[in-house]
Amino acid sequence: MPRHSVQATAEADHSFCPVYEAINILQEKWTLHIIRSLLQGPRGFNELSRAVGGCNPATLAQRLEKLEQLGIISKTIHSTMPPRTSYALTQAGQALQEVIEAIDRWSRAYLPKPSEGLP
Amino acid sequence: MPRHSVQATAEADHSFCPVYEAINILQEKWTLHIIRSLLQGPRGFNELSRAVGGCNPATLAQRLEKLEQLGIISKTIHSTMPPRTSYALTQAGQALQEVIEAIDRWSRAYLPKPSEGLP
DNA sequence: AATATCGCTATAAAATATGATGCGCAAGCC
DNA sequence: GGCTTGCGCATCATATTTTATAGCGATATT
Repeated sequence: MPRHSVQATAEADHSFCPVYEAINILQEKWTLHIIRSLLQGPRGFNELSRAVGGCNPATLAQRLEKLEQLGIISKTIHSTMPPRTSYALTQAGQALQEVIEAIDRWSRAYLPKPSEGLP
Repeated sequence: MPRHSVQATAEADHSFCPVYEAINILQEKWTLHIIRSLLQGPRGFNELSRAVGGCNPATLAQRLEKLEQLGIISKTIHSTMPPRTSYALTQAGQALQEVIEAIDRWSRAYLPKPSEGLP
């Protein structure tokens, strides 16, 4: 039996497939950007917002909440009244670095550069 | 002809970052599912639709067109009038297997099981 | 001949993302 | 003291996506 081969039968066999689930999580808009930013260290809300570049607060808040529920990031409140928070990756979140790195390698190898790219 | 451009209207330094681009491509809904299905071999439109599970034809067609433009998949038309087509991964597409495998490993290691999962 | 399948497109509605604005409050500065 | 800035979001109206549903021409199956 191959140790890690991506396997799924052809016809809708999504009874429970971890990969399928994972893809559903990671494909949500901004999620991967958020994780990539947090791989460089914990950040506050607005800081994160600037780092991911262009995500509006509502969406960002929603993503962060969901990722927290999933145990991928953790939220730490440092002070209640001058609201100071920081978001960081949990162990599960850190593990996603492999995914980001795979994307990184792929992008450098196969992504058309803008200079010679599309019309 | 839908021309999709990523918004780089950020204060952040996303001048041109391949990873950022790649994430923007891969995070579109169904894209990773499509690629994962095609990793098992070429498929026709409806076949793919069933394999992906739940993507409607309009979205699927749009994704496929975009992925073709990006050089990730290739479309082969076998006969014009009883329309018979098949979609397959190009070399760039095949290379995404690494990404899928990374997601696969991560999901098995860190994804909460459904028995103890969501409300 | 009736029906099913194939690869898609058209249409409208539903879901989601977005931008703008604003809140309370601490800290910096003048 | 008064003024502004920045923080972490909530709210709301609007843009953008995604979805459901229906359907086409044409062969294949019953």
